Amino acid sequence: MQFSKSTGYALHALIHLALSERGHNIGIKPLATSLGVSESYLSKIMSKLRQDGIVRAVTGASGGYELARSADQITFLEVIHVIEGRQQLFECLNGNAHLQKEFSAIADLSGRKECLVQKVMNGAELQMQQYLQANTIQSVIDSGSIE
Amino acid sequence: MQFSKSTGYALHALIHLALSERGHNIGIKPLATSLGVSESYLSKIMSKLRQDGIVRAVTGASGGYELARSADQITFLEVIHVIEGRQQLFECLNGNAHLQKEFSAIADLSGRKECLVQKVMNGAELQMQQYLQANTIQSVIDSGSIE
DNA sequence: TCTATTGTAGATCTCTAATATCCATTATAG
DNA sequence: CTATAATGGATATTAGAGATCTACAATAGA
Ligand code: SF4
Ligand code: SF4
Repeated sequence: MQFSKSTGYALHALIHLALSERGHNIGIKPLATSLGVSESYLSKIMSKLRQDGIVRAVTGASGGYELARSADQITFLEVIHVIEGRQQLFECLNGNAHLQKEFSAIADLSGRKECLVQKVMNGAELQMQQYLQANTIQSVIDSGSIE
Repeated sequence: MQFSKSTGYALHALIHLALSERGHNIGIKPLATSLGVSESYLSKIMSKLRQDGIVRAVTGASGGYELARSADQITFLEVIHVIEGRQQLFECLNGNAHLQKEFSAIADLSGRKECLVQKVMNGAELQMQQYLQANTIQSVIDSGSIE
């Protein structure tokens, strides 16, 4: 289990945009060159970020990308969600439909909708998400502001 | 990004073993049937758990698996590490060898070995790991003891 | 208006890791 | 001995990530 390379590229591209002057578009070419990735591939990633309202894109001559909001309004969690999707890290094996009596005590206890295995795994994910939500693109620019 | 199905099977198999009487081996057949997975596949997973000292295996007639330690000594984190491997969730894009001046402020500041992007991503992973370390197979059996 | 520039979207290809199965071998209880 | 059961290696299958190409749409500036 690892974060995809796309997530890494997205985060780095956003930092790049955040470090440039405001109101100044950066094209896919310098961005791709700087990150060491192809323009075609990075443009897919940037499109996703645009569709989710994280960056603005301007087509045509002297176009390019810029942040759609200030860097401190873009959390790591949101970027990761856009690129990786929003499914849970842990997927229940049988959709909570337990037939085995051994597991019924764990899964169905007092009609809970989340079994104890899921409670642990989802709890762990939540811990990570809270941290990722507390840190923004601005956090890595102001070296002091990492939570 | 998701936990592999193997990790789910491993956790569920361990809970199964923990719920059975002590000193009583459980074979791969009932285990696989109960989890709804093939014997061949599950046996690979069990072998990994054995190599890491989480379960004991007995070959031959009336053999099978049992926990190698008490259930409260088997953390979620350890099981996940055995099955998923121990690489970090976030992999640095260029092995910290930065040429682009825009990133040098973030990556190389005061000769740190971990850049600020990595600091956030690894920090997030650590949050999750601490939670997974605090919860054991016993936690899901004693419904009250989830951290 | 014309043209060069630049992002968009769809199709498609490759590559890797996860998933899954099969079989020959080893070990052990009875 | 023999039936049983785990092991390790080889191998097949699949899904998703990674990557590229091309036709198209939009825009700035000549
Ligand atoms: S024990 Fe929980 S996570 Fe596992 S299959 Fe049942 S409901 Fe799903
Ligand atoms: S900014 Fe940090 S994570 Fe990104 S490539 Fe540089 S050293 Fe690696």
